Amino acid sequence: MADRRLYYKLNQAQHLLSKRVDAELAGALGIKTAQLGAVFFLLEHDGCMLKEISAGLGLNNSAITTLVVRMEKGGLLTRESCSVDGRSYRIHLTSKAKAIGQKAIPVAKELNSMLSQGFSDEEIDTVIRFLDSIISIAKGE
Amino acid sequence: MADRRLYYKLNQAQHLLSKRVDAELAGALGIKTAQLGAVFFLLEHDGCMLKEISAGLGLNNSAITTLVVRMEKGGLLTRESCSVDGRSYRIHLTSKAKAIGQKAIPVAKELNSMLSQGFSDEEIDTVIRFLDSIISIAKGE
DNA sequence: ATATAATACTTCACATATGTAATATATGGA
DNA sequence: TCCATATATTACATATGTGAAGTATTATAT
Repeated sequence: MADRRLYYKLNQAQHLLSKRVDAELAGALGIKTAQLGAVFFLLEHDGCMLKEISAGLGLNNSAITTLVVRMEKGGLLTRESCSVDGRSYRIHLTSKAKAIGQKAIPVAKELNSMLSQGFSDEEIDTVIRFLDSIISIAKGE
Repeated sequence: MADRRLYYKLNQAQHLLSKRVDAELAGALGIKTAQLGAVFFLLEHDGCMLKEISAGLGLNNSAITTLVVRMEKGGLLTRESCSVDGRSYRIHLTSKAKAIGQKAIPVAKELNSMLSQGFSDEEIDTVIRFLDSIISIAKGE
């Protein structure tokens, strides 16, 4: 059996692709993959806490803290202390961020169909199943 | 057609997997994916220049500069000024790094076969072809 | 021979992650 | 009420990457 080097190629593909996509997103939307991921998540979870973002994006808490700080500086979100739980904050997207999110939807769709070029629907299903399998393996069997 | 979100899942899979693999590699080998990638490259390109490592790993020169500095500090490589070209250095792995590289080969093999679990050879071929396609798209069509 | 361009690498400011430790707040008993 | 514990967030050191700008060094084209 040929050496498949799945791990290497997965890393390589992700790294090279997001380098390129980030450059385009920065031009088109002003933010890149990491912050756009948070915007997409927050579009569906307005008013959530930091730990919910961590769980949703698969990042650890300290990563989210710094991400939120950068996004707050960038005028993409606000946070207000939670009146119920003094430990928490409630995160809300600004209208600027919501506009970016709306603008990004077709961009993402186009990107995904570009990546599918040259593959049948069944093949893409296989790829998706593979990625899902990796995600669940990585999350701990 | 269902929303495939290839880009999102590729990022997610890579991120979560390498987070977990890095933790295991750090314990088993003392280095993580990034430096191990450089070790593997250097096992086959002893005495190469920094720019060759950049090209081989798909990173830019400044990333390689700092990576090489960290690896030199970690006793994994040495660099000597090139007698022919005063701008260049020749990079050599230390015996410590070579030993790590040898030890890593079966680890990588096992990792890759673990990732293939649940998929036929044909399906893995499709996945590999997909990743290769992304890599070449990202490298600029 | 010398001005100019290309190359190889470094440095800087920053974005993005990790893990650990510290701090703040809540909550459920004694 | 007060403490132990759990939970939430922050702070810090570090690893890893980017792009832009800078510094030598080498190559090239008058």
